[in-house]
Amino acid sequence: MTTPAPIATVLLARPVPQAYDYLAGDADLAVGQVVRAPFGNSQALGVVTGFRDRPENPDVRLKAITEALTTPAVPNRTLDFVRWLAWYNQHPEGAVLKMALRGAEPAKRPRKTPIPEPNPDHPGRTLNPSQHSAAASLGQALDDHMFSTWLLDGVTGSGKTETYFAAIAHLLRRDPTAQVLVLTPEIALSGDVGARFADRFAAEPPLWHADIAEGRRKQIWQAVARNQARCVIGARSALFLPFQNLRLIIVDEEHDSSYKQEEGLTYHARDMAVARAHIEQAVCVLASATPSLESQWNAAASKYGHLRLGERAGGAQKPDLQLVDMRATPPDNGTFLAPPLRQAIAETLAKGEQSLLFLNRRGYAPLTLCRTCGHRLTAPGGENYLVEHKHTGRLVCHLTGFSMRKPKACPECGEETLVSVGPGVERIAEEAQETFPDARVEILSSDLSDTPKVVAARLKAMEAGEIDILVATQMAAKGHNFPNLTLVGVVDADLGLRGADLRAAERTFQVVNQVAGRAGRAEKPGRALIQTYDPDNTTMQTVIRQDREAFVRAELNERQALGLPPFGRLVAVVVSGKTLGQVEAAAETLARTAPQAAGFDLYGPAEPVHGRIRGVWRRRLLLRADLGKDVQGYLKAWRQSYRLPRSVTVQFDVDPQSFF
DNA sequence: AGCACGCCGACT
DNA sequence: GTCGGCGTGCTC
Repeated sequence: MTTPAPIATVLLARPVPQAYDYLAGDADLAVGQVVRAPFGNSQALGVVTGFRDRPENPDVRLKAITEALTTPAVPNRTLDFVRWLAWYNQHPEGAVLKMALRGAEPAKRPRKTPIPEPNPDHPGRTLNPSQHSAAASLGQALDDHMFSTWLLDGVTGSGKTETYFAAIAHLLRRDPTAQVLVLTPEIALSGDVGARFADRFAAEPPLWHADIAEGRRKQIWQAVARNQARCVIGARSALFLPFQNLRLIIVDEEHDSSYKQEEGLTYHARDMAVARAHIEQAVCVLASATPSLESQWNAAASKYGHLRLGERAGGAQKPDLQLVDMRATPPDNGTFLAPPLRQAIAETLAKGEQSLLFLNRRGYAPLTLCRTCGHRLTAPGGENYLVEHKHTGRLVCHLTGFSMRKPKACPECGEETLVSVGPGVERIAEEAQETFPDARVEILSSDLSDTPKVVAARLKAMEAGEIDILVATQMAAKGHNFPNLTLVGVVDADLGLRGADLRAAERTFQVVNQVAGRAGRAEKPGRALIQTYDPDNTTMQTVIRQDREAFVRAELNERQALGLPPFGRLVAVVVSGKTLGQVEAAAETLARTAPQAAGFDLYGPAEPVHGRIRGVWRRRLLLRADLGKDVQGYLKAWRQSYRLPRSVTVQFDVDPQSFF
């Protein structure tokens, strides 16, 4: 292969808006070739995107490409995906390319052990009829070699993983070059799926996530690009890998909010997975026990195929769900567990069975205030409350990581009258231990002090029945199996319903539903008690009835009336900077310069919930668009119509998940 | 993103 | 008189 023209256009892995021309020199170049090139006074990694005979700009003296890396070229479709994602989410192409080139540099020393080949004929579990029929539909879709998206919808324990493993096995048998990507929400879970994969296919799959070792990262990247890795299991960043022949993408737990990258390079990995499948003409499977409203809507509208798996395996019964009316039966002063829940825990203990108390709040107390002067303890350079962690004796800012020793006296008035307000998991554990002194009480939360090892050990102890009462945050909602767990108490079901979050109802429904699904997964019937101050709330009622259809119907109706997703599109615009005046002025400029166009509405500027973090001020605007409008075109026009000082930054978050 | 250039405040 | 703040522009 020889270079077809003297000048190569190179897209650099830098957040610059355009590609640059370079002299190709003697290097053997092709489109997609990874190169190193001088840029300013440093060297940058990039990819050749094209060739030309004359430079685009005749006034600049071109530099020569430093070297072509001995790494496989980035496939065309991977580059198409990079460009598409950049356009859709309004990011510079180079910033997205940077993601795709993480691991592209050749390894210093090559690995001795290659990535093992999965064996599709290694015996798997026998599928039941509904699993079999779902797997057959996916097999047919894979054979068709066309883009399609499927919602694989089945309660916990219904065998979603086995079903998509069967589809993977089918593909691996059929096409000796086909590649598969399994996306999972987080490292902990990818480990779990990884172990099951290794079991099923008798080969340890490569795991890809944000903090794998450099050498391993390079090995996986090279292997994927050379089609020597047939299946990769990874977190959202695995979407950018240079697959040669990607035929199938599985998005496990597709409803999980961690698929949305909220900071910096924002994108929704679930939606980008569908887009990548489209570009690759591949099959995309979205798997969940509690699918997102968007996916349910797409399935109902026949944009996605809908595969439903039957009831839970093993014939375990659904838990008995009850609301605890906190107004009718309030807890004692200074406590948070109402009498009905206390009684249920006592009964469960008496039977030698396990209880899980769910509260999605880390630490001991979310707020510390002074009873004398009313001062609330906040992080420096911000106004968010410090969360008390009793076991370390510190006050912690969960947004910035700032922490300090809890003072004895109020820093404002000097009186020793600081009180802890509201519960976190530590406080609930304390109350449970005081109420049931003989019970073995443990906490499960994603605390900074809890290493993954500690968490894994605690999960194991729970599974082995060595814990009587587990107090847990959202972590417990993930797919763990506790055979002796028969009672779930949701300490504050209203937590997700407060505030201005439009997705609060959906999240509350899902979390309560999932946590309640933990109870009684074995042969023993389970029950769930849900504490609420608002028992008549529509969401609470649908949760109690476990009536997902009714919930979805009610929620979709509401969204349709407001033109919200999936009946409209949203873009959150966040302005941030070090001085409040500049940030407010910039937000006003943005609002003033937003193009007037039919089918677009702009709200704000508004002060977000966390208006100042680490000394940086923030303001928000929200753009709403009717379906079918050219949102990216609108944003492009908007961005060209204002000029802002570089002391403020503007971030566009297309399809935001949270609205504050 | 880096980095260089350029125009206004407190120092030897 | 200079050292240095960061606000702005450029990088093929």
